[in-house]
Amino acid sequence: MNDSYGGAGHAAPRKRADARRNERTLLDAAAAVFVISGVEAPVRDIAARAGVGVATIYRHFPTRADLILAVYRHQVEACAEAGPALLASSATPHAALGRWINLFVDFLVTKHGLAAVLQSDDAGFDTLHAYFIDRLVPVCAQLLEAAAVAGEIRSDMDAYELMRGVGNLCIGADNNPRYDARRLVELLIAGLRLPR
Amino acid sequence: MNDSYGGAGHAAPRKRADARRNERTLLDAAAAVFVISGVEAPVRDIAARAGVGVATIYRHFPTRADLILAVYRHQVEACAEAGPALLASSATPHAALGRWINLFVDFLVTKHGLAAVLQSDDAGFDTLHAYFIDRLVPVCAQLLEAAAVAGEIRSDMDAYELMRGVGNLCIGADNNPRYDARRLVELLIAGLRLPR
DNA sequence: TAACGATAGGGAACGTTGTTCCGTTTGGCA
DNA sequence: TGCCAAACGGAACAACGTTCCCTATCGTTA
Repeated sequence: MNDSYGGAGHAAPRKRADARRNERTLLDAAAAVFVISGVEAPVRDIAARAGVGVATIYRHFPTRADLILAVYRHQVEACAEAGPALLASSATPHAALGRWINLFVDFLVTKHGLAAVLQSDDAGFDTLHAYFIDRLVPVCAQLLEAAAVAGEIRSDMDAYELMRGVGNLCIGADNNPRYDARRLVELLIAGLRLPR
Repeated sequence: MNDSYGGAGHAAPRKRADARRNERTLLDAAAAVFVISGVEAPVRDIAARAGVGVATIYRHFPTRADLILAVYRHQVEACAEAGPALLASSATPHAALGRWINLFVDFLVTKHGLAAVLQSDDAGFDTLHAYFIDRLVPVCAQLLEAAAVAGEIRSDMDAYELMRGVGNLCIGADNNPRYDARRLVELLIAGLRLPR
């Protein structure tokens, strides 16, 4: 995408000062509104909070999904990078897998409604969906592979399928004392173990 | 609700002939549209298919969710009734639980988008949500209890939580060759087993 | 410093949803 | 046959994501 973060892209045209200011304002406003009302909050609310018109949002972020993506990109990135680190620092690959999945679950559960939007088959969320898949599935695959090679888990588990299942289990987990996604995800990971 | 099925309710006022005809027509049209476009199909599409105005739908079904419920009520009922039957006919309670969950998963997966709508926190779907919970959770609880008493599974699993988790895993499972909800649900149920 | 043109902004407007309103039609009964 | 409550159809409303178009502003250049 548009870097403007000092990246050595194709001579990034350098945006105007007010444009950059608004982009930052919008990201902050969106983050604040998402915390209060969830990621499904109306675009108008975010625009109002930022003190700009709705068109301004669309000039910076082609679609609602791109705004959501921009808000959470850093955290997704951090999660992706934590994978290899955990693999190196954990006692066993299976332990690393468990911890990494926990990281992912914690991330999803604390973002009201993000898990739901992530699995939505609405075409508007395709880019969001694709980013999560592209960034996290390979990491998960690496962890699964390591645990399988170590003989700790079955080797026929597809990383995409697992990520998708974990994401699904996180839907509706916020503010619901009767539903603990973490417990169910643990059960799922437990079901992966090979009988010793 | 409005019975009109010969129930001995509070002297059901007996609807007009065209009203009864339209109700049946609407149920058929809705079922057909749901198969083609999923349960999230616009109300207008259903009305058009039935050859009636949209208001006619709302006169028979207070909200979209009630229509969905009416279309699938028989199947949910059948699923609920299958619980005790399976418990009586299966070799072990755990086997009965597994088969019953499979029934539920098959039902959800074959109804495009029903699982998603079921977990939606949209207030409009509260009655639909409540019906599924009220009708199926007790059945699931009975199966869980029996399996726990038989020492086959851990005894700290809440039926609501399990149903919810299974429902979640079924989201987006239709038409996606990369995601097999049945496999993941099996993993989840496997994770429930007590080490022998 | 003043003026100009490309860049960016604001809010009304559009298309799509679920739901409601209201004037019209029609089934069942006297 | 004529009446009227019950039922109907479709326009109307509110909320959403997204787009359009006219105006305001930034940054440059004279």
